[in-house]
Amino acid sequence: MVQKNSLIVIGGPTAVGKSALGLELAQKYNGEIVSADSMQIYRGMDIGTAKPTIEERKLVRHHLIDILDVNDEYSAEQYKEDADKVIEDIFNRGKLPIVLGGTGFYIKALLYEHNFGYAPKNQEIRDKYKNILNQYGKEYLHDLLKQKDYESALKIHPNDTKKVIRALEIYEVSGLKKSEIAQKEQKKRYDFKMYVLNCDRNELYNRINKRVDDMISQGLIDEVKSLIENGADINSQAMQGIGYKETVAYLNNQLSKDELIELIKQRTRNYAKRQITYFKGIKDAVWVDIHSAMSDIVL
RNA sequence: GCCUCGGUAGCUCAGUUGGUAGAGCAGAGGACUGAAAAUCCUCGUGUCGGUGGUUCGAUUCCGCCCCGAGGCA
Repeated sequence: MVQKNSLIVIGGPTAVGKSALGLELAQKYNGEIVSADSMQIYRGMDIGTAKPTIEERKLVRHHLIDILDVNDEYSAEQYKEDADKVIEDIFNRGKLPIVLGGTGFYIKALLYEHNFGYAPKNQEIRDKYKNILNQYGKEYLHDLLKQKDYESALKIHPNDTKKVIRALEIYEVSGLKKSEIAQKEQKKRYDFKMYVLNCDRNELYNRINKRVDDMISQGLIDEVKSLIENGADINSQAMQGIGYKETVAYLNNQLSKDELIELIKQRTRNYAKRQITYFKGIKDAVWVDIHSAMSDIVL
């Protein structure tokens, strides 16, 4: 039996069957779901994110779904803060919080100390370095980081300009080096039990392929159309989600429908693999096969 | 039936003025500390369609055959 104030955390690649399992667990153990999904958090993005249905959400209370407008920005840090509040509330009502989702970074940010706080995002600084990047190139940008934070520069590949810029931003915003403020030991912020759901790779890919076919027949294309009609910015964070940016390309006649479907399947498979790699890095997690999860997870 | 162009990695193709070959994609592995469904790194031997010939040596040149696309009858 888990202690009071202890969390259950469920991770795993897309389409492996996390949601269904979460529903079962929540009903069995008097729990509520705290979503850890960077896309289900947006309103209006339902089909493409395989969001739990209204019926499912009536059955079990879900949190951190539909809390943002498509054009809103969000971050791991904000997720941590929002999830903290929700979890406290669930504890106060005597229920079990089940953190469930595929966004490993959010889960990690919630579970372990990170010191994000020293350097909030600063768009001006990002733009400045983006301009430098465009004018002088990746190597130059990376050299800048070498001068300011040599340790971080060694760790970040020059091609990964997004991370190079973030490290530069941290230095400029806080005057501190990313390599110095980063927690070396992963200190837990909660008492928790974490499980990563997985299954045979071929089976996972078959599930993904089928899910994408289902999304198309459920009206993904219309969903994207209506998001755009309602003012969604194509360049927003949310619209970079898999299935969304590709559908935008399709609506601009850059892809045939068959190509669209294949591309979404492809990208989703690639993504699932990245998720698996990420979860492997969370050392406290216990890996469980989806077919035996309900009996393997005993609280 | 004749002519032309193809047949090279799972896919799309490049290449070898004859010394057994390489890109993209796929796939696999990895990184990730306020964008994370994002961003980035590493990994390429395959009867070079088959078969005979020329040659020290053929995937590369020549003959024949098979398959595909197109053209002419």
